[in-house]
Formats: sequence, C-alpha cells, structure tokens
Amino acid sequence: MELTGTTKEKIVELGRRYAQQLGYNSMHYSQIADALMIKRAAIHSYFPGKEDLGIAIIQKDKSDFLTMRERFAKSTPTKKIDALLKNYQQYFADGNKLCVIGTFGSAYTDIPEKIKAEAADYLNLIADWLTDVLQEGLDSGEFNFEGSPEEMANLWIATLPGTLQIGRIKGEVYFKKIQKSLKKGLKTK
Amino acid sequence: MELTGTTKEKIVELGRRYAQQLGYNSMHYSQIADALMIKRAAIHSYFPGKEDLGIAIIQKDKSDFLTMRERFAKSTPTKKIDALLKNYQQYFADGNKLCVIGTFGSAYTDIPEKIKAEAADYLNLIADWLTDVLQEGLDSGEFNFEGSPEEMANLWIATLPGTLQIGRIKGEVYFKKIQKSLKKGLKTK
DNA sequence: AAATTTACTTACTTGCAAGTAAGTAACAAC
DNA sequence: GTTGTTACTTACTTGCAAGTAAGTAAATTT
Repeated sequence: MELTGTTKEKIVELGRRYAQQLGYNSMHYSQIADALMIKRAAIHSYFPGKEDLGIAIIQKDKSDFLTMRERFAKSTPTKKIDALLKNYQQYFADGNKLCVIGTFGSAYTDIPEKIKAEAADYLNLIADWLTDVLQEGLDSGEFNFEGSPEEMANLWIATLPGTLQIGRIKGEVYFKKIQKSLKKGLKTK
Repeated sequence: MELTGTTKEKIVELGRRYAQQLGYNSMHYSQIADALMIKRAAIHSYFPGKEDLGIAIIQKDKSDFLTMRERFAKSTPTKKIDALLKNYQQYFADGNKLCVIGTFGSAYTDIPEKIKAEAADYLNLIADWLTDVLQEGLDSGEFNFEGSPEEMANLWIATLPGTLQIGRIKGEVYFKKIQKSLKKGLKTK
C-alpha cells in the first residue's frame, strides 16, 4: 500500500498496519521507527504516548471509511456491500490483518478508556451505515432476506471481524468461503 | 468459576482465563502467580516457557469441548446449539472474555508455530462438530435454512468469535441481539 | 534414618519497550 | 545576521516480563 504524506501521516499509517497485523499491544514504536528509518524518539515527538497514536489510528481509519462512504454514496447497495467485502479481502491478503475494529475489540480489556470510546464511536458509525445500506437494498429489491436490516447488520458487524480471525487459522480458501456464504445470505427468499 | 485440582491445573485454568480476558500476549506469569499466591518461578517449573502454557491452555479447552460434546451426544441439535451459545454467553458475562479460538486467532501473527498448529487442530474439531449438528438438525426437521450445513457452520464459526469482540465494544444488549439473530437464522424457510 | 523427590522460593540476568531531557542541523522569518 | 522553529537524534531512566540457577523445607521412599 501507499505510504505517502508527512512523516506524521506515515507514522499513523504504519502504526495502523502493525496494529492490525500484530495487535495493538504488540505494535511498537521501534517497528515504525525502523520502517521509516528514523529514531524511535522522533515518533514520541509526534505522539508522546502510545494512546495518542492509538486514537490517531482509529481516527484515520474512520476518516478513510467516511471517504469510502462518500465515494459510494450514489452506488447501488450491492456495490456498497462489495466495496465493504473487498476491504476485508485486502486486510486478509495484505498481511493477515484484522480490521481496526477487530484489532481494538481484541485488545479492549487492555486499552485506555479514550481509545475504547473512540472505537465505540467508530463502530456505531459503521453499524448505522450498514443498516442503511441493507434497508436500501430491501427497498430496491436487490436484497431479500428474512428479518430486519438492523438484525442483518448486527450479524454482519460480528461476522466480518470474525472472518479475519478465523481466516488466519483456516486459511484463505476458508476465508473466501465465509464471505461468499455471508453475501449469499442477503438473497434467501 | 471453579478453581480446583492440582497447582498445575489451576495454572492452566487461570492462564486460560487471563488469556481470554486480556489476550495471550498480555497474560503474564506474574498474574497467575499472584492469584495463586505463589512465586512466578514456580510456574516456570511447571511450564518452562510461555509456549508450553499456551499449548496446555488450548488442550484444556479442547478437552472441555470434547467433554461437552459427549455430554450432549444424545441431545437434540437444538439443545446442542443452545449449549454452544450458552458457553459464549458465559465467556461474555464472565469478564468479557473471548473464546480460546478467538484469543489465539487475534494473536495469530505473533505466536509460535506449535501454538498455531494446536489452535488450527482444535478449530477443525469444532467446525466438524458444528457441521454435523447442523446436518442432524436439517435431517430431523428442527432446522431449515438455505444452503448447506457446511456453509452455515462456516458462518457460525466466524460469527461466534466476532460476537464476543463486538460485544465488548457495543455491550451486552447488543451481544444478545446478535446471538438471537444468529439462532433465528437456522429456521428461515 | 538416609536418600530422594516434590513443590516450591530466593535471587539473579537479560532483553525490550515506553517515556523523557537535552542537543543539533537546516531552513525560514524578521 | 540573529532568532526561532521544525524535524529530528543522542543518551538516558524506568519498569516490566521472561527465563534460569541454586537453595530449602516437607513429604515420600527405601
């Protein structure tokens, strides 16, 4: 993936990458510093504590999500869902990453309150969007599943991070199978 | 929960508890030692390296799963599914734990190969069992979902760990909602 | 009752990661 | 041309967790 912009932006990008790959607590300033060929202390001057970086990572991911949301605002629900699934395929293919929500969900009992709040806020945003997309798909007739859009969105919100976790253990073929089944579940009647 | 048996058994039990709660890498010998009111070095005499304890944790969980499987061998598929879901409710209620598979899935990129193999083996066992249960439910007419038992099992295998991750962030009400939707999906026609 | 084993403890080393204080080189502003 | 600011580096402290070597006290075996 691209690694552009200011040093500060690169730090966030790499921090996110390592956090998704290794877990928030196993992501270290030294890894980021080495990758950028600068000294660890330089990162502390941008993000004094790891909590600051953690928050920046979530905010960056949220910002990327919002960009995606706008980009697909006028697309069909199917296209939106495909874009979402593609994101997850990329996480998986690009270093067995978890999604940011899954990353901080996994570490949730071991992170500062501020990060928890930031993650919760971000997750609500995604869940609301997904619910809207599913509703839209029902309205347009593209989807026709049992139950409400909220219920289906809830399931997806849990399943998506789960696919990455399980995909790590079971491998790519299995990962893709789950995604396929998941998508199939939008048209069951 | 109970904490009985030999010191070695208690170490595994507590290790599992802390690993599920905090993550494998944030589970420390010192926590276990303190809880048992012994010194950390004593744990090293039972489990020289953390890898040894990690493997023992998975094997214990697998053994508990096999016990459960036998206990419900002659129950209806619905009872089996309920038992499974109840396990997850307990994980959630008892300290926001992840399941053991989710725990090691989250830490997967950061653990020794031996632990990965052990986790993969255990996951296959669960997935096969779940597929059988779903097939059994279709045969008996208790369930009637779209797609094959394998497909449905794949979805469940991803969703179950996901519910715990997401439940941490969204809270118990949401966690229970997802479980409900999930179960509902077994009877859609 | 001597020898061995069990179940630990004491005391130590090593290594790593976070965090901080102080310094510097380059460039920009006035 | 001095003053300040930006973008770092050097060098340090602190704290924690893993791992190990050696010791000990009580129970068990012979």
